Amino acid sequence: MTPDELFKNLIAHAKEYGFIFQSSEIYDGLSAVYDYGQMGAELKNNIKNYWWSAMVRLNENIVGIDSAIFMHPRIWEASGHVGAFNDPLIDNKDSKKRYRADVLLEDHLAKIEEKITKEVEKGRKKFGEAFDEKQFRETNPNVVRNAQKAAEITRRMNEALNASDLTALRQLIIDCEIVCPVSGSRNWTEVRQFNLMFSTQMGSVSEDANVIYLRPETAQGIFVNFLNVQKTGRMKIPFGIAQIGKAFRNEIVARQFIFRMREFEQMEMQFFVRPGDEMRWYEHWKDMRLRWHKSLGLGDGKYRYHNHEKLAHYANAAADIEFEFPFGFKELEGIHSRTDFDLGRHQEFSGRKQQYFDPETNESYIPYVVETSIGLDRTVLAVLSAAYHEEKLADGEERVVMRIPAVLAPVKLAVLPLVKKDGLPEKAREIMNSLKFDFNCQYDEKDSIGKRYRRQDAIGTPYCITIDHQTLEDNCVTIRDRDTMQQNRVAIDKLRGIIDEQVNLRKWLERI
RNA sequence: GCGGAAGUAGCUCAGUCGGUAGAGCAUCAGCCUUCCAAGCUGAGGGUCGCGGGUUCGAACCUCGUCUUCCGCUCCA
Repeated sequence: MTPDELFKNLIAHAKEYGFIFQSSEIYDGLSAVYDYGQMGAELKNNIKNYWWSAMVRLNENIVGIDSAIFMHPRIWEASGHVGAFNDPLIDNKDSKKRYRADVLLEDHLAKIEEKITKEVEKGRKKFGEAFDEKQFRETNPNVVRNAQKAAEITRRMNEALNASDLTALRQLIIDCEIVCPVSGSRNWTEVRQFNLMFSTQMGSVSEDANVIYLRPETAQGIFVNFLNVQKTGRMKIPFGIAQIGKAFRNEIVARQFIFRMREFEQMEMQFFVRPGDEMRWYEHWKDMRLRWHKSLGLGDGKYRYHNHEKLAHYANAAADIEFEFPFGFKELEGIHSRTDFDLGRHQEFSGRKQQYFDPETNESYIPYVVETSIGLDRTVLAVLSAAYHEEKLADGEERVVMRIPAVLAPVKLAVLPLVKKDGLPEKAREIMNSLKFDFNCQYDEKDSIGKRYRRQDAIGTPYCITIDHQTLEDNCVTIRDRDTMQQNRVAIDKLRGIIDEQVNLRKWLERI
């Protein structure tokens, strides 16, 4: 079985047992959008709870908020998303390759710049000590011509970009005689704008409707509430604000099941620190976040760091925690040192001071931010792909078992009467009623006991208890473990304690 | 978005030459009563992804479209 086949089986399994369905399936589906079914929703909620508990409840200086998806459009100008998420794209019809139109032009400009540099170097060799670069650049005809050309291209490009004039942009590419690096042809399509942010209108369309974006990240909801939370919560630096919520990106290609979706959910924490302290906290959260992942027991070897060489415009350090999915190591969580970029920009764009008065140093400053940002859907996928096992048993039988960490398992306990007569179902219901307040339980009396065990294995239920005839006499039941398939006979009144010890948050969170 | 492949029951898949839509598993009801899926009897479930076209007749041929997978491409 190749990883590819295994992944396909996992996707089929996730659908068959109610974890994940494609969105709008009866209307042929919607590309890169998925729904969580009855099992998936439970799993996802348990992951949220596990993260929220680890971040908000266990850290006195971290609090959680829930900000709106709609935000003031200026926020996305301040954050840089309007500029950076808005790319003019052009395709070469022969090579079928797609490029960013502005990048093609910039590459072209770089080539011209290279020519100038070569010419200057030639001059330097020729004139030796007496070489006057400034004068050379002003007088050498080749250099002057190329410099003028570059300036003209730059001017036209900026003009077209600022006016969002896509026709002019294409004309410029044609005028520059830019060829596709792959096909070598100048057979270009029209330039199209591709905005990675979804937009809609707020207010009456007939009046001056405002264009509103669906947030492409949850972080900005935290930044714009920084002072609200700091003041009302009497927070002292260092402190963090956490949030779980939906974000939306109109990805060009979205693939690999729920790994890259157009509507997705993030769990983010922005940690505000004194300027200069950020690297220490960056290292701290890098370490803490990996420990959180490892505490789930999916396998320590499935995680690795990937430190970014090329940094985003807001960051002075960045790393990913990558997970070994069936399709390879891929980003699961990002830890970024975002400096004071975001708060600084909001101060600039809103005209409101975004500063903190530090009583220890008697100074006001814009705090620095260390961000931890984890993909919730990706975590669901990580759990599912690590949990999915097709096993061959000793007797030659096969079983599919989801070894979901017990703390995250959608159903904690299945209550199974050995036969559906002789008062066993009644006894089973009685036990279920006493446990359903503590655990998500499932009752099943259909088919043979072995078949019922397999059904529970398929959804990752860590424990099954079986009520037999002897139970009516001694008040003991069989408890069967999902992973080892071992069975023990225990008293009914001990059940709650035994199961709770394995599935409650404390046991798992204490490992972090 | 481009190229290639695919789409038939909840799942995995058959379906001949264009001639009334099939299997296994799953599901449900009943029987049986057994601690690791396979016993017996019966039932439900399909506008063959969707929409045109050709044809007396289309799951099958043809065009378009949607979705998925693989490869490009893109990726804060």
